[in-house]
Amino acid sequence: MASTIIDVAKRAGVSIATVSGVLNGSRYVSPELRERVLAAVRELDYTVNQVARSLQARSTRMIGMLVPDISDPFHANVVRIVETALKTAGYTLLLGNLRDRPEEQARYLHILRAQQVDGILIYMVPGCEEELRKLVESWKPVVLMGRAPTTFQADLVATDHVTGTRLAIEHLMSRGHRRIGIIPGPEPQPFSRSRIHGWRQALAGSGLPADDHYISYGDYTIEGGALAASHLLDLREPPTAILAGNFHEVVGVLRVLRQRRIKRPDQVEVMSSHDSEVLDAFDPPVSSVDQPVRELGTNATELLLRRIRQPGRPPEQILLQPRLKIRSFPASPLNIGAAAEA
Amino acid sequence: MASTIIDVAKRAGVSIATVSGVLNGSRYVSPELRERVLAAVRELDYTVNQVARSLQARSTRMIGMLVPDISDPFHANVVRIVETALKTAGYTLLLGNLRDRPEEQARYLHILRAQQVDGILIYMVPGCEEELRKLVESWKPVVLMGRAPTTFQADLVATDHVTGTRLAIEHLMSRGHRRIGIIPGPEPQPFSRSRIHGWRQALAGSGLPADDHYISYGDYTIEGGALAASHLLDLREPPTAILAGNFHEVVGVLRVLRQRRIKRPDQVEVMSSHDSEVLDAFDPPVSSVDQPVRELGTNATELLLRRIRQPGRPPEQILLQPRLKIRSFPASPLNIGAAAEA
DNA sequence: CTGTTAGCGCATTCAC
DNA sequence: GTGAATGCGCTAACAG
Repeated sequence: MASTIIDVAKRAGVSIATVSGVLNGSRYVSPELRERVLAAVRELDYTVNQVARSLQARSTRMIGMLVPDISDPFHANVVRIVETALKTAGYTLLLGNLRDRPEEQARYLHILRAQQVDGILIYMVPGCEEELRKLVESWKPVVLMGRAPTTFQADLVATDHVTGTRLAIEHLMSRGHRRIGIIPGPEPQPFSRSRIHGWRQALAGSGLPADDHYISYGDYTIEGGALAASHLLDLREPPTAILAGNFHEVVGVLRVLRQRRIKRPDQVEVMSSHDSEVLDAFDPPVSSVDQPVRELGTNATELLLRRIRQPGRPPEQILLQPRLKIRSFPASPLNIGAAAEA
Repeated sequence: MASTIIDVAKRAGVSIATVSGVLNGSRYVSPELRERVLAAVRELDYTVNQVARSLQARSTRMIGMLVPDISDPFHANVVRIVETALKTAGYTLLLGNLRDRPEEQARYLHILRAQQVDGILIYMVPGCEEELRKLVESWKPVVLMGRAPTTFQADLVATDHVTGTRLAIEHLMSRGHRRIGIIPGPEPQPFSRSRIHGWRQALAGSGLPADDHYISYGDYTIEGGALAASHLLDLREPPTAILAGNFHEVVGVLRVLRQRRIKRPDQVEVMSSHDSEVLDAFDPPVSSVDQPVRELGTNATELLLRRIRQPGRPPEQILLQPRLKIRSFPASPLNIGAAAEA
């Protein structure tokens, strides 16, 4: 059994109030007593019981964070940033992996509530806003990341996916592509709509038709990306370029291209909606929409801490702008084929 | 303020003992009262306060997990597996990212102890075993992953890195390489020694000299991998093959090769100590030592749950065998150069 | 300056 | 079958 504050008090021959005072610096204690307390702490290898402290303080100093998929490097990086920012503020992170499942999201929100976390950062999975709305409306500090809810208002930090996608498609067009496929995300999701919207905008800007056949939904997994790519490639007039929804989907798309012995990037060029340093090392070159991961993480954390301090303030939405990361092609211009098609 | 069990009791016109009984199924309650309680719970949107429950139960149903780097896909995957396995057993995961820093490890172990987690899974960072040893010796359920401690005994699930490395080097030799560089991990670490040992074993088996110049330490980051590779390539007789310590280091090595316009894999072949599905999609082909991630995660979880149930049982060590994942080269045998060197 | 006491929300003895 | 009372370990208000 771990020793308690009472054990320390007994051993030091003082009251528990004195021990507590020393430990928290919340009360003046004479140097002599203070030393005796610290000695007892050391001898007993005492550590404060945060559970008891949390109960009495009505605050756990813990923040819950929910992400769709921790093995997606994009999410992993956001978590890493947030975790560091939170540490500075004296909070501990309780992480939940939603595995892209709405049920998991409901389950975790329930757990976080029961655990009495002081705040929640969530990269929403579409399909189950109800639980979350209840939480927000009951004054629980919640900051949404990436995806906006449709049924209520809340603090939000997101990337402008319309612009990001538009820029990507425009870039592909500037490289001569005219048939451009897109894997926006799962079907019924407003988030996917933004990307489709950006895709349409770009095409319209060049007077190209926006053929819905070139939209193939994915689920952010390698398999999903592969499947979506297969659909696109099976079209009568397959696209010469594909914009994948995240890094996993890029892997899936490239795998299919390899299996079909389609030359990359000559015959089909691939772009990614998430950047990764991996793309700097391997072939083929894959340009990307570079999400401002660091800003996402730090802004979300700051927003949350601010809301914890002032629960009444009006909700704030921060929209961050992504930038293209263009990866140039090998010295020998293999891309003549695509360019000639323009 | 969230409602408490007292609010529910008042509203249902019963005692708190009855409410508790209904909520936990720990006591017979007449159907009529039971229904009244459940109705009150619903109306108040009541959720049990886990903090209070944990205090009284002396158990939080939380497991702490510490990993060196959450953005390393290998660790991210282990976390994902563990998190799923733990959920089945009714535990929640408290995650800590050590960022490869011993100080962070000490800090987190302290936090986990204070938070009264029921158990700890840790992928140790070298350099600070003291804190951990104290925990293990004070009967706290701890399972170590990946890396074995030197100063004490504990439950452990690890991969056989000696064998893994030996197999990798042997594979490279079978492909004709005679000068094989290795990036084992940070310098003073026993973990790195295993890999160096495997490297030596393989070379000795073929009667090749083991020149220490071909050992270049890394720190598991992209930058570290790039730096280590630069050192190797600056040698008078640079290696024709390099085994990197994890996926990040592979990225760093390949980046350097690209910068130096060294042909991959013709002039220098790269292997990885961690597999990744990414390697199936990109060029150049990179064979790897495939760590049994799933087994690592599930075994560690089972070991921990068993220790929680029987704190007194003798420590158990599970050593898992990695397997090679060979990636074949493009149809046109570009690798003649390397093979000819044999 | 320091000790005593109440209560955070809950589960769990006891009595009835 | 159900209710009242105790204590988990801690902090903070109140005495002295």
